[in-house]
Amino acid sequence: MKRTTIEDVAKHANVSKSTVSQYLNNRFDYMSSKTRKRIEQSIIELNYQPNILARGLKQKTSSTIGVIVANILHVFSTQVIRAIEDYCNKRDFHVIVCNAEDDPVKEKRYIEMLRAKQVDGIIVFPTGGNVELYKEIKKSNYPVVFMDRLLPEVPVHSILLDNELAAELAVDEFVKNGHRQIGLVSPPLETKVTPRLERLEGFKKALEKHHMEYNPDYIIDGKISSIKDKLKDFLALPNPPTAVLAINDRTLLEILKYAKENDINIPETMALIGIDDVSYASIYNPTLTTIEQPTFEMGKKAVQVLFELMEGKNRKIEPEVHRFEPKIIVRESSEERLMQNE
Amino acid sequence: MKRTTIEDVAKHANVSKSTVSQYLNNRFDYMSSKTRKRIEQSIIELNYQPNILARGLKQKTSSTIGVIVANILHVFSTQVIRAIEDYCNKRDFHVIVCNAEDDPVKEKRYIEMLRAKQVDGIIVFPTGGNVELYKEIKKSNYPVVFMDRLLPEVPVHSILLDNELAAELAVDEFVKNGHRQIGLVSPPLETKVTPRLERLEGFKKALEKHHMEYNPDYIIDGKISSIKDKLKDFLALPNPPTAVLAINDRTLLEILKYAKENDINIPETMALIGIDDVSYASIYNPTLTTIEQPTFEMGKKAVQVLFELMEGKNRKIEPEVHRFEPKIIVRESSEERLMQNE
DNA sequence: CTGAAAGCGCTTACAG
DNA sequence: CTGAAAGCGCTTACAG
Repeated sequence: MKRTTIEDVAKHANVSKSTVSQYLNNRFDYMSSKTRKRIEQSIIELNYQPNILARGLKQKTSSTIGVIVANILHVFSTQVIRAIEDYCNKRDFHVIVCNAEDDPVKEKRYIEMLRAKQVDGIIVFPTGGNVELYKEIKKSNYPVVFMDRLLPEVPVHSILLDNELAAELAVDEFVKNGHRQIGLVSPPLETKVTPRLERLEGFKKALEKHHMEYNPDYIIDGKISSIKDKLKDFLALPNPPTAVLAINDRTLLEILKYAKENDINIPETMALIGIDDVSYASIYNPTLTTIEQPTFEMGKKAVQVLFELMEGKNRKIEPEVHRFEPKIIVRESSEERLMQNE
Repeated sequence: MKRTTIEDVAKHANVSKSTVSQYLNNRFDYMSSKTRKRIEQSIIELNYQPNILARGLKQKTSSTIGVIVANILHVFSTQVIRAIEDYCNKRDFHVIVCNAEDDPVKEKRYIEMLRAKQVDGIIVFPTGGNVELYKEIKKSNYPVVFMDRLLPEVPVHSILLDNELAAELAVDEFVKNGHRQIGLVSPPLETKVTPRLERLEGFKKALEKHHMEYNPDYIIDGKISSIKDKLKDFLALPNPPTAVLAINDRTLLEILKYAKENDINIPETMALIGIDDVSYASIYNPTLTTIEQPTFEMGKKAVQVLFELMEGKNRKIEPEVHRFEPKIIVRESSEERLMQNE
């Protein structure tokens, strides 16, 4: 099945390839309406569709961008992808989605594949393992936007949550409700992933603001599979935390599993707030207080900035970190202590 | 920033473009190890990366496939995408992800864009609105695989859950636990989407198997936003259902919202099973009995079949419907009736 | 107003 | 064992 090409159309319409090309690119300035009609007709009759690859080869563009997410199974990634997709669709761009699984080797491969495929720009959740590569890319002026994470060594336009504020909102709410011993549960902190570090930092600052001491015993971090064990130790402390901040949806789920298995009362024994909105927040018993990220806005901003870079608009501008405000949705899991005594 | 091309490498290594191309395509049969080393060296020094678009133009392949999902926010879609991604990555293929939002117009645009971009094959969750288009595609022998949904008018290799079995498993479990009035909650049934129709069909057959009558009053279907209202009518029936099957994760969530807002006891007042595994199934109070789909296997099968089509292996074979078995995970929400009397 | 020619960066018979 | 030439399907000055 040979596909019909511009040449077929040209023959059919009795004009040259050039003229058909002019037509395709809407350069009607010097085209008689007769030829124009003939070409139009031929295209319909032959069901012609231009080969975008060939056009791209000549024009050095692929009308495609790449998105490399850390983990496509995270709801956050999905929502960001959707926002990017929407935006690109309106501009007749395509998006190639890559799932690096937080593996720098995969990340590198993807970047090379994407560039070999001449994508016009890349939005990436950087793993942190390819600093040199990103430095090169930046030097070559290739359009890149970072999502969710920073690489301190490589200043690039980045889209981030105001992570410190996210933690602060949670601590404020806990303090308001009478808590003085507040814990935090996180995936491994030594991986140096921006959101975790910044949320921890915001947590510390918020404690300070409320004149409370930071107690390392109240911090859990480790692989998801180890969290339940660590929670046990945590609650066996002589003076266990009465409130806990789950740094993301995955840790929140582990905490809830532990609570379920061990009949921990929420919020009586342990109040709870989770960063990331989860689908079940408003149906859980108790309903869950969460800190929401404006995921769609963040995704949209990322493509907007990328398109500006691709159009050469903001190349000169010093790369910025675009921060987005989280919002607390107060529900039952963070309710006031000792409610029953009121 | 001009990218380095095969010509640059050729000059640098003092050979012709042809020879470099031979090298790139691993045709070493007639190449002296000297030239081979020289080329190798030049490629490294110049940091050369072949332009895959140009290669594709010549070879008439793009090493890319397209995936058009009905809604990227569904967990099912995400997991399928991930499986496809994994598989493609191993074969140095890329995947362009498109989100049709169940809109036939968008779907059509995406298909045309993808073909214009010369993708080698497409996996699609068809909306049902582009029968003519798919007929044409099929006639042209272009590799396509349907996911999750069938188009009766267009036989194409399709990957589906055994939807009737999914409903049957749920009904069996309810019946085993003493229920005789079983309801079903679904998004709009008039949209003729395969999973809904087949699940309803399986539901009816299972009732029959157990010598129970099918009662249309026990069926809710409608827009997600209307489900809570309809549940109210439903439970106000003189003889309301004592057990309800949620046909997917979205309807399950609505049922749980309604139950929460109206203090409906699960499973005492209303037992519950949901098709689709949800993240919170094992932490909800009560834990939720669900019917799981083997999403990763299904995604993997879809790419495998697509690759076979692209390699021309199974073009002749009559298109098959590949069915996958769901699995019931029994938890608390479907527990036996009148437990408290035991 | 329209066409011939060159070129985008590759690959592939074919000649030598 | 290696190179010159043609061609993939477009676009774009440029000539007429």
